[in-house]
Amino acid sequence: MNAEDRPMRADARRNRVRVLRAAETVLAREGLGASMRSIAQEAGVGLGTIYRNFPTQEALYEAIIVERVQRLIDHAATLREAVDADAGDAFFGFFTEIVANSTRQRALADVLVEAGIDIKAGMSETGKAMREAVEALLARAQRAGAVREDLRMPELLALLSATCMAAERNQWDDALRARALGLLFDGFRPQRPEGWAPPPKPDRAR
Amino acid sequence: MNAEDRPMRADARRNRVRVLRAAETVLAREGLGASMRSIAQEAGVGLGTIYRNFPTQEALYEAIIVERVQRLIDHAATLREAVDADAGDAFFGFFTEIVANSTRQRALADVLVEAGIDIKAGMSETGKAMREAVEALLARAQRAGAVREDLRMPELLALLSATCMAAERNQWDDALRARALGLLFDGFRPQRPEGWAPPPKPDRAR
Amino acid sequence: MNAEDRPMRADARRNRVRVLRAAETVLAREGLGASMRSIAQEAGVGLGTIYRNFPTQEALYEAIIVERVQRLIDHAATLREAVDADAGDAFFGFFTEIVANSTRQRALADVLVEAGIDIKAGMSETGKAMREAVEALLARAQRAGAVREDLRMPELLALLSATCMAAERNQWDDALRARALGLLFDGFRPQRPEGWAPPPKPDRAR
Amino acid sequence: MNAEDRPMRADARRNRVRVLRAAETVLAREGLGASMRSIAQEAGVGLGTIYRNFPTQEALYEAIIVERVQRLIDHAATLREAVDADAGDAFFGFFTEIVANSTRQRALADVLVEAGIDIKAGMSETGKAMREAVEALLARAQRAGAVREDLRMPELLALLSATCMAAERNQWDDALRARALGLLFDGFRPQRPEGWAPPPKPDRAR
DNA sequence: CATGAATGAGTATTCATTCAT
DNA sequence: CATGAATGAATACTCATTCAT
Repeated sequence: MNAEDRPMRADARRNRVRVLRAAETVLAREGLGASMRSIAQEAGVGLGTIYRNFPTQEALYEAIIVERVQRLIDHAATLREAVDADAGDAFFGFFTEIVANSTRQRALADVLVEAGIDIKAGMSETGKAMREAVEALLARAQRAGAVREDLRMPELLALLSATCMAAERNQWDDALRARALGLLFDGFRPQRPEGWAPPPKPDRAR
Repeated sequence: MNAEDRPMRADARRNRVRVLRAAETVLAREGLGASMRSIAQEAGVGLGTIYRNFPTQEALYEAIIVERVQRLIDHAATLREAVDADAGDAFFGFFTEIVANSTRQRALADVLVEAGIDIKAGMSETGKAMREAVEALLARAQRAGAVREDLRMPELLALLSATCMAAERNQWDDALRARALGLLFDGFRPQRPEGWAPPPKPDRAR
Repeated sequence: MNAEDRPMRADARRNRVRVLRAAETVLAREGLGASMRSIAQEAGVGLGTIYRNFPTQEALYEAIIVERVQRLIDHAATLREAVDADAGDAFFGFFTEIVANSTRQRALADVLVEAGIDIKAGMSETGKAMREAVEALLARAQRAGAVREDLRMPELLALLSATCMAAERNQWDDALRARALGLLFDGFRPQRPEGWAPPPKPDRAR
Repeated sequence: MNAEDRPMRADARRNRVRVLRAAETVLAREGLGASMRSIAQEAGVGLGTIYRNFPTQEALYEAIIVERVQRLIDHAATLREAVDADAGDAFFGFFTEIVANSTRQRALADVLVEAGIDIKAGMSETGKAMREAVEALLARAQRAGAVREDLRMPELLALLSATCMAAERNQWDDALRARALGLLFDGFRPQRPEGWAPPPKPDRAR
C-alpha cells in the first residue's frame, strides 16, 4: 500500500543520475543521433534501467534539459541575491556563465531544440521558472541603468538562445566567446543620448 | 564510350537541380530526419537518380549548403557593387537578408551544422568565397564609419551564424527578427566616444 | 530451517489465490499479450511474489486452466449426483454451462491452447479427472437414451472444445450460443430409426 | 509518370508470393509468436522485402487470410456451378473441405481471429464475398431438402469457424475430423417429423 | 541512364526473469 | 518472505545504399 520512499532507493536514485550523466556525455560525443544503447553502455547499466527511469528517449532528453535549466535558474537566484553591488554585473555575468556552460556541453542545442519544439508537461514549469529568473535579473539591471530600457524578454531570450546554440555547436573558444558576448552586450547597454552625432567621417579618399 | 560534356547533359543537369530543390523542400518540411526516399518522391525521380548525382546523403546535404552560401555570396557581391550610396546599409542589409532567408528555411540549420561539422572538399572553396564577400562588406562599412573598427570577422561570423540558426530553429517572426537584429546591430556600431558618460540615473525610489 | 506446512501458510495461500484471480482478470482484459507486471499490479503484489508461487509464466497459465477444469469437474460431479431425474438434462446442461462459462472468460482459449499444446505434469491428472467426469455423464445419458449410442469421447471433446474456443474468441451472445448449441445437440441425439424416410420434397418449381 | 506495370515486376510478384508462403509455413510451425525475421529467413529474402510488400505484420497476416478465404470462395463457386446433381453434397462437401484445409494449416486460427478482431479495409470485401458464397450454398441445400430450413447463417458460420479453429489448433486427424463433422452435419439435417417419438427406452434397470 | 526492388544493420522499446534489499 | 530494480534478449520497423532490370 505504501510505496513512496523506502531504502534501496539510494541505488535507484544513483542510477537515475548515472543515466542522466551518461546521456549528457554521449549526446555531447555523438550528437542527437546517439542511441539508447550507447547511453546504457556509457552509464554501465542495462537498457531496461534507462527505460525504468525515463519511459521514452524523448523523456530522457527532456529531463536533461530540465535539469540544466534548473541549474541555471539556481545560479541566477544566487547572483540575484548575492550581488548587492552591481545589478549590471549580475545580468551580464549570468549570460556569460550560461554561454560558457553551453560551450562545454556540445549537442545540448540539438536536444534543447528538438525536444523544445514540443515542450510539454514538466517542462512548462521549469520554463516558467527560468523566465522569471531572467526577468528579475533584467528588471534589476534596467533599474540600475546598466541595460537599456527598451530591451524586452522575447529578443533577449532569442539572442541568448542563439548564442548558446552556436557556442555549443561550433565550440567557440574562450576568446571568441568573450568577443562575441562583448559585441552583444554593447547592444544591450543604454545607447547614445538623443542628439548625439557620429564623429565626422574621415572620408578617406577611397 | 566517351562521355564528358555533351548531349544529355541538359537532362542530367536538370535532374541535379530538381533533386536539390526537392531536398530543400523536404528538409524544410520534415527536418533532419527526412529520408532519401521522400526526397526522391518530391523530386519525382528514382532513388538511383539521387545517388547518381550525390554519392551520399551527406554529399547532397553539403551541396545544398554550398548552393545557398553561393547565393548569399552573389547577393553580397550585388550589394557591394550596386550601392555606392551607403556602405552601412549594404552591410546591415546583407545580414538582415541572410537571417530573413534562414527563417524561411527551417532545418537548414540542422543540415548546416550536422554536415558542417566535418565540412570538407568542395566546401572549403565556397567557404573562402563567402568569407571574402563578407570581409569586403565589412571593410567598406568600417571605412564608411558605419561599423565599429574593432569588429573582426570571427565574432561577426559567429554571431551571424548564431542568429541564423536560432531564427530557423525557433521560427522567429518578422517582428522578433527585427528587434533582435536591431539589438545586435547596435552592438556592431561605433560605440560611445571616450569620455562619454551615461545620463544621470533617475534613481527611482524602490 | 524447516518449513513445510505451518504458520504463514495462510498468507501464502492467500497470495496464490490473489495472483490466480488477477491473472484471470488481466488475461480476460488484455489477452494473451498481458505482461507479468500487469498481473502483479492487478493482484496488488510484487513481481517476486508471482514467481514465488509460479516458477514461470507458463506455469501460472497452466494453473489457471487446471483450476478452471477442476471447477467444471466439480460441477459435473454435482450434476451427476443430484439429478436422478434426467440424465439427458445433466449431459446437455453441463455442456451448455461450460460454453456459457467460456463466453464470459475471453482469452482463456489463448491460454488454454497456447499452454495446452505442451500440457504436462499436473495437467495430466486434472485432464484425467475431467475425462472421467465427462465420460460418466455421457454414459448415463446414453443409457437413458438421450444421446446416440455411437457418440464417442474423442469427437465429443473435440466439438466441445471447438465450441468453447469459438464462443470465447468471438464473444457469442446468449442467443447465438443457444442456437449453435441447439444445432450441435440435435446431432448428438439418437438419429432417425432405420427405415425412416425423409418427407417427400415439396419440389417447389424453380 | 507511368509506374504501374513494367517488366521486372515478375521478380517482385514472385517475392510477394514467396513471403506469403513463407509466412504460412512459419506461422504453422511457430504459432502466432513468429517473428518477422524468421519469416524473412524462411522466404530467403531480406527483412526489407517483407516490409516493401506488406507495410505491417498485421497487413501480412491479413493478406494470408484474405488469400485463403479467397481460395475457399473460389472452391465454393466451383461446387455451386459444377454440381447439378446434389446441392446437399455441395454444401456438406464444402465445409468438409474447409475444415480439412484448416487441419493442414495450423495457426491460421490465431491469425484468423487475432487479425479478425479488427478486421478492416480489404477484409470486409473478402468477408462479404465469403458470406455470399456460403449463403448461396446454404440456400440451394435447403431448397433441395438436404439441410433443415431453420438453419441460419450466424450459427452456421459460428460453428464452422469453431470447427476450423479447433481442427487447426488441436490437429485433428482424418478420422476424428470425419466423426466430428458427421455429428455436426447430423444436426444440420432436417430433423424428425413432428409427432415422431423416440423408440421405447429399453429401460435397463440399471 | 533511370528506376525502384532488395538488403540488412541499426533503432526504440517491451517483458520474462533474477536477485539485492 | 515480499518487493521491485535491474537485466538483456527479442521484436517490429526504418532507411541509406546497392544493383539487376
